[in-house]
Formats: sequence, structure tokens, C-alpha cells
Amino acid sequence: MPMARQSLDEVSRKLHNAALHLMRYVRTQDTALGIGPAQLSALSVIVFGGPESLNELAKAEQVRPPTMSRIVDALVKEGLVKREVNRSDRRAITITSTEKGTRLMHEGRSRREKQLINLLKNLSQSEVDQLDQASEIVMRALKHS
Amino acid sequence: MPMARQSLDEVSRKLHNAALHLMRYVRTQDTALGIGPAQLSALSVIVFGGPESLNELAKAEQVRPPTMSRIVDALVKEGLVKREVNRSDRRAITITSTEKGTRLMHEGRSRREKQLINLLKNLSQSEVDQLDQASEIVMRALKHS
DNA sequence: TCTGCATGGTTAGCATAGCTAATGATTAGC
DNA sequence: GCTAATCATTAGCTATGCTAACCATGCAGA
Repeated sequence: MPMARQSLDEVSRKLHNAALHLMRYVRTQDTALGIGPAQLSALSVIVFGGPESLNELAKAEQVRPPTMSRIVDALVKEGLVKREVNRSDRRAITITSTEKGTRLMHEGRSRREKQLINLLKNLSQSEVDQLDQASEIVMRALKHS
Repeated sequence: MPMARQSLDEVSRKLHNAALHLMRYVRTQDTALGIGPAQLSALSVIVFGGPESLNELAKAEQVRPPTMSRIVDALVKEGLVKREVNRSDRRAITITSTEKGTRLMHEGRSRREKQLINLLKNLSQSEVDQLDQASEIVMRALKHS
């Protein structure tokens, strides 16, 4: 089967659709963790990106500071992160993951990836490599944006 | 640059990451439409998938019927969809898009795709084709799941 | 037919997550 | 040191998720 040369419009539409449904598919695993999607997403930034201030975290998650403040409240209450005052600027706080938070996040990531592996396990090696290449192309484009 | 043969684990992780950040990138366009994400997503199912009952719509959107009932309330109030009683089963309703709803949805889709086109416009034709192939692989896998 | 159960949808009430506006505490600039 | 900017929080609104309970309709079997 020859590969057709596709227009940018058409590929954008198809890529959007594929990414949308892929995320829907993996998200089904998150309920098992017992915390909401916003908390889970914020926790992932902390665990995989390291400690951050509230403003940085809000920007990374594309929400306003008051929203993030409340999300952090909930995470603290559940013992998943710690609030610490920044020594060099006492207005600011540093949000750090606890042992429990890190464990939960790794379990969540693992669940999503297992779900994805299950989806892809019948693909040929060549197809898997194509997905790998596509992921790199997308990540490179996003980095330059 | 030779293409490495990647493990399924590694590719799953990378694909997940790419899709996640891609959706985050396109979602920034949605605020311009003036309706919330759940309403927008439900409307897209109606507009692109045709009229559906409330239960079908709830299943498609992975939410419970009461949640979808309220989302439809909001869409009706804004004049974007119509509720109609099903003639053959008068318990059921059929939710149909209005002219206004269809127009809004097409504008939203167009905005997301413009954002995506902007992201991909500097890629080579070969890279675009790789994204096309990857989208097809993903959609095919999802269909068989 | 009619009785009882199943099904489609809504209502009520709760939790989470988004926003803006306003406030408090600290830092930075002059 | 005074003033303005910055970091975070509080208050209060809307939107979106859930379960439990309900009403209306349809269906199946005695």
C-alpha cells in the first residue's frame, strides 16, 4: 500500500482526532487512584519536574493561581505534597512531593502506560517505530513553538 | 540518522507524553468560544456524529446520565441544541444540533486545526506523512480495542 | 389485561475544579 | 523609608463530575 502525500489540513484533523481519542482511552485508568484529574495532573508536574512554586505550577497547568492554591490544599490534606516557605523569598512557597505522592504518581503513570501497551501490543515492530518517530516529531515541534 | 528499534514500553511513554502535550496546546483555542469544555465536547459529538439519545451521548462522553442531562440543559439554554421526544419510545429524547450549534462547532474545530497547522507548518512533507501514518495506526488500534 | 420489573431521563445534593476580585505579606525600586 | 510590584490566599460565583432517589414509559409473563 503506497503512502499518499497528505495535505497539512487533513493530517492536522486526523492527528487531532487520534490524540483526542488516545487520551480518552488512557484516562479511564485514573479513577482507580482516588484523586481528581486536576490534582493528578499537578502532582505529575511536581513528581516528574521537581519542586516548583505555586505560580510556576499554575502556569505549567494552564490555570490561575487561586485554582492551583486550592488544588495544592487538597494534595496537602491527602499527604501527597508539602508546602514549604522559600528561604530567599518568604512570599513564595515551594511545593514538594512526599514519598506517598511519588508512589501514587508512579502507580498512575504505570497504569496509563499499561493501558497503552495493551492497545499497542499487537502492532508490528515497524508500526511501533512509526509511532516512536511521530512522537518525536510532535515533541520537537512543540518545543520550538 | 538511523531509526532505532524501540521497546513498546518506551514508545508508550513517549506517545502518551506527545498526545498529552498536543491536546494541551490545541485546547488553548477553546476559551474564545464562550462555552465550557464539557459542553463543547458534547456538542462536537452531536454535530459530527449526528443526533443521539441522552444515554448514548453520556456513554460517548464517558459521563453519567445526570451529568449529561445538565450539560444538555446548558446547551439548550444557549440555543445550541434541541431536545425532541422520540416517537417510537416516548421515554427517550433525541438531541439535535441547531444551526447556531453547528456554526459554533465548526468554528471551534477550525480554530483547533489552525493552531495545529501552525504547529506543523514547518515540517517536511515526509514528516507530515509520518504523522498521518501514525494517526491511522492509532485510530485502527482504538477501533479494535 | 394487568402486574411487576426494566429502561430512559431528571432532580437533589454533594465534591472538585475553573474563574475574577479583593486582601495580606513580603520584596524591590527609588 | 515610602511606594509599587509580586506571591499567595480567601471569598464567592459557575461549570462539571458523582450517587441516590424519583417519575414516566415500555415490556414480559401469568
